[in-house]
Amino acid sequence: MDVAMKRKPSTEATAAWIRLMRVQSRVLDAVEHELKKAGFPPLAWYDALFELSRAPSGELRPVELEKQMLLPQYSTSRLIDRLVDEGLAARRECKADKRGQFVEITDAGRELQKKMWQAYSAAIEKHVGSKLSDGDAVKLCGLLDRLGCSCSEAQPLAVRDVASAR
Amino acid sequence: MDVAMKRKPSTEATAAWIRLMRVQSRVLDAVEHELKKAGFPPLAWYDALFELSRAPSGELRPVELEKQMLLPQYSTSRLIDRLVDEGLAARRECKADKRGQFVEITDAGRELQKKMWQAYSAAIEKHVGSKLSDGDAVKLCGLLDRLGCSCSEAQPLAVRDVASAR
DNA sequence: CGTGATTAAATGCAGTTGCATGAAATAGTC
DNA sequence: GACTATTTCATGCAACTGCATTTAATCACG
Repeated sequence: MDVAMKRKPSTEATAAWIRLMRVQSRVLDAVEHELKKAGFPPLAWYDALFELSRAPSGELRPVELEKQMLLPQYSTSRLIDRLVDEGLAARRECKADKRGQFVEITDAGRELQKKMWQAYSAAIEKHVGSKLSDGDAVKLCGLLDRLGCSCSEAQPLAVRDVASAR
Repeated sequence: MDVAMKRKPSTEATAAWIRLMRVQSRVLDAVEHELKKAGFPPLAWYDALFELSRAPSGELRPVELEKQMLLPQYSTSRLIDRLVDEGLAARRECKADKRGQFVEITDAGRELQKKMWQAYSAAIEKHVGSKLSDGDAVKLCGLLDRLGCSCSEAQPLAVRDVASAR
């Protein structure tokens, strides 16, 4: 390991880092707050329900969910617990691999997902859409994507996801 | 409230939202992980120490720290607890307003802040700087700033902060 | 096949967060 | 000046997170 690897970032890069952290935090807080105000569960629940709902036959292995959502394993496991407790998903045995299981979204789960999207999409429009032209949104996507894959990659899908199911 | 307020976001805006959430999460995870690997406390500690260190005479009211850091009040209160426990900061009485107090950074605190910046800046360079030209970093800042002030504003300082004290 | 490494998922525990509330000082108002 | 509202900070409690470990099943391969 070369000592020179530890180069200092430029002022511009540092400024971008700070913006990324602060703006994300504010926008996320704002959106989460609106969802909560409307009586909905946290965004993570939506994300999970969304991933399940668009999966073939509405079910996914926990491992897959985990990868889609960038969550640690234990975190996914407990999120599923909660969804199951609330009747939004069900655990199903996996015959092919008995260590594993399938998580299947229920009708109630699908319904909640759709309802949440009403409030969620309105919040996105309010806190992102209304502040940026479509062209600028595309530029922003492009710049962010370049930062994306410092670690693992995952979902190269997200773009068209948006276009379709939501 | 017009019902039409609940307009749907464009595909582009939604894509930007998703990127913002995912990329920030990954980059933050990566940077936090490097700091932890190097045996340092969480980033929030750095931020607090940094804010304190650049404040006049190295002290700040908890309320001010709270605003700078976009943290809830109780969270700041407990963060200060921990800094004090570790001898990185000290609580001092505020004679002008006896409800309040001052939090003052200690020498150990200043030292840790500087040491952390070594690792922190290297991580920023690795996960942000090296992926973006300075020009692109500036563009990214500009786009993010437009999303910034959906709620409260706060630190219009951050830009020059970066240039100076760090 | 048998043995060791790997993968899927759950869980105990300690530490942290969020929420609501409390306690203490100050500000505003009549 | 007494009364209420507000501001500043702390804290009890329940929920949540991270970490390390456990359990169970599959895989790799000699």
